[in-house]
Amino acid sequence: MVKTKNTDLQTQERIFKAATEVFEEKGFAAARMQEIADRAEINKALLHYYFRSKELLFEAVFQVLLKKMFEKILSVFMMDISFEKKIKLYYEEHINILIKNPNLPLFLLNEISHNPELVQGIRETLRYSEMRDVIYKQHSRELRKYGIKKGELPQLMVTVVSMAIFPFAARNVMKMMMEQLGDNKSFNNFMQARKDFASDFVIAALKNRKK
Amino acid sequence: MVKTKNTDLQTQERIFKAATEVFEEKGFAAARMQEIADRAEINKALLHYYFRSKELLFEAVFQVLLKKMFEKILSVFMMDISFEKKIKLYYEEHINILIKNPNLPLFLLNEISHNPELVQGIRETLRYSEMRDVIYKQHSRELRKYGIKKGELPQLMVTVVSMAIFPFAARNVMKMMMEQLGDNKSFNNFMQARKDFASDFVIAALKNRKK
DNA sequence: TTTATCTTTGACCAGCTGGTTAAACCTTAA
DNA sequence: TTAAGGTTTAACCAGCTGGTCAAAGATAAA
Repeated sequence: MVKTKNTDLQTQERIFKAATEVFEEKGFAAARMQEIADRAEINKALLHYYFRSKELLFEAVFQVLLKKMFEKILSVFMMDISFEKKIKLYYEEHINILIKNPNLPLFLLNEISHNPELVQGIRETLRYSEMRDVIYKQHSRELRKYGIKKGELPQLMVTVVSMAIFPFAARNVMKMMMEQLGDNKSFNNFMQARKDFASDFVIAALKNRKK
Repeated sequence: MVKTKNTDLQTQERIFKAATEVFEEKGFAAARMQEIADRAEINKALLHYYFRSKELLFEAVFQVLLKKMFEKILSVFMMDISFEKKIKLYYEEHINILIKNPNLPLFLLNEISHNPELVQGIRETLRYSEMRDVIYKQHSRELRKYGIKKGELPQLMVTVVSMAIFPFAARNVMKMMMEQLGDNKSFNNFMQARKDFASDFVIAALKNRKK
C-alpha cells in the first residue's frame, strides 16, 4: 500500500507496459485481459488486484498515451520563437515521437470517437483555447501578414497537424502503395522526408495566400 | 436461391443496411450480431442464413464502404482537367461525400490497420499506381513548374487527401475544441469552409515552392 | 520464530457471443 | 388443393470474457 516494495512497482509497471502494448495494438474492444496477463507474465487475477477492472486499466493507459501525443505539441506551440521556426520544430519533434509510437494516432482517434467521455481528459491535456490565444497574441503580426484571420486559425492548425498525423493513421494503406510502386523508401524514410516537405509546404502556402 | 422474391431482397437489404450502420459506428470487434439483427428487425439466425458468418457479413459491408470512399477520388483524379481544377473539384466532391458519411474515414483506417488482409481490396479499388501514372503524365508540365519531382508526388498526394480526411477522423476532438471556443460554427460549416481553404492553401503552396 | 500484511495463484463462475438446428411458416407452381 | 422449396423463428449450445475468491506464498517487523 504505502510501502513501495521493489516487486510491487516491477509488477505494476510490467502490467502497465503490457496493457499499453495490447490496447494500442488492438483497441479497447478487441483487447483481452488474458493477453495482457500473458504478456506481463502474471496471473490474470493480478490485473484486477492492481487495476480493478478493464475499464480502469484502460483509462490509466489512455491518459498516459494522450499526454505522449499532445504534451510536445503544446510545449512547441507555446514557445517564444517565430511562427516559421515553430512550424519547423513542430514537424521535427512530433514526427520523431510518432515514428517511435506509430499506432498512437489511430488508437487515440478511435477510442475518443467510440467513447466521447474520454474527451474530458483531452480538455485538460491539450488546453486548446489557451494555445490558440497564445499563438494569436504571439504571432498577430505574422498571421496578419499571411492574411489569416482569427476565425481561420483552426483551419490552419488542423492543416498543420493533419500533415504530420494523418500518414501514421493511414500507414497500412501507404505501405501498400509504396510496395506497389516498387519504392524502396521505407515508411520511416517517407516520414523523415516529410519533416522538410511539410514545413516548406505550409510556409510556402502562407507566404502566397490570397488576402 | 435463384428466384428473387420481393421479400428476399428486402430482408437481405435490411440486414445489409443495419450491418453497415453497426459496423461503421462500432467497428468489427465491438459490433454485435444481435444488435444488427435488432436494427434490421429480424431474428439473429437470419443473419447467418443470408451471410454465413460475422466475418463474411463484415467483408461484404467493408467492400461497399471502401468503394464509397475511393471511387470518387479515383474518378476525379483521372479526369482530363487542369491540376488546379482537379484539386478544387476533389475537395468539393470528397468533402460532400464525407459529410454524408462522417464515420467512414476512421472506420476504414481502423479496420485496415487491424486486419492487413483487407488491403487486397484496396489495391483493386484504389488503383494507386494507375492513378499516379495518369496524374504524372497529364500534369508533367504543371508539376515541373511547381518543382514537384516524381518521387515527391506521394508527399503531395498524401498532403492533399489528408486535409480533407483527417478532420473527419479527428471529428470529436475538433467538436470539443469548437465548444470550448464558444464557436457557433458547426463541424459541417467548418468542412464547408474547408473546401475553399484547402484548395487555396494547396495551390498557394505549389505556386510558391522552393525549386 | 511468529505474526500480520501484502502478493500471487489456480480454480471457478455468470453472462455474453457467434453460431446451429429442427420445426413452423409462406409462397408458388402444378 | 397440395407438394416442394425457400424463409423465418425460438430454443439451444459451446466457448470465451471479465471478474471473484479462498488459499498459498512472500516479506518484514516484533
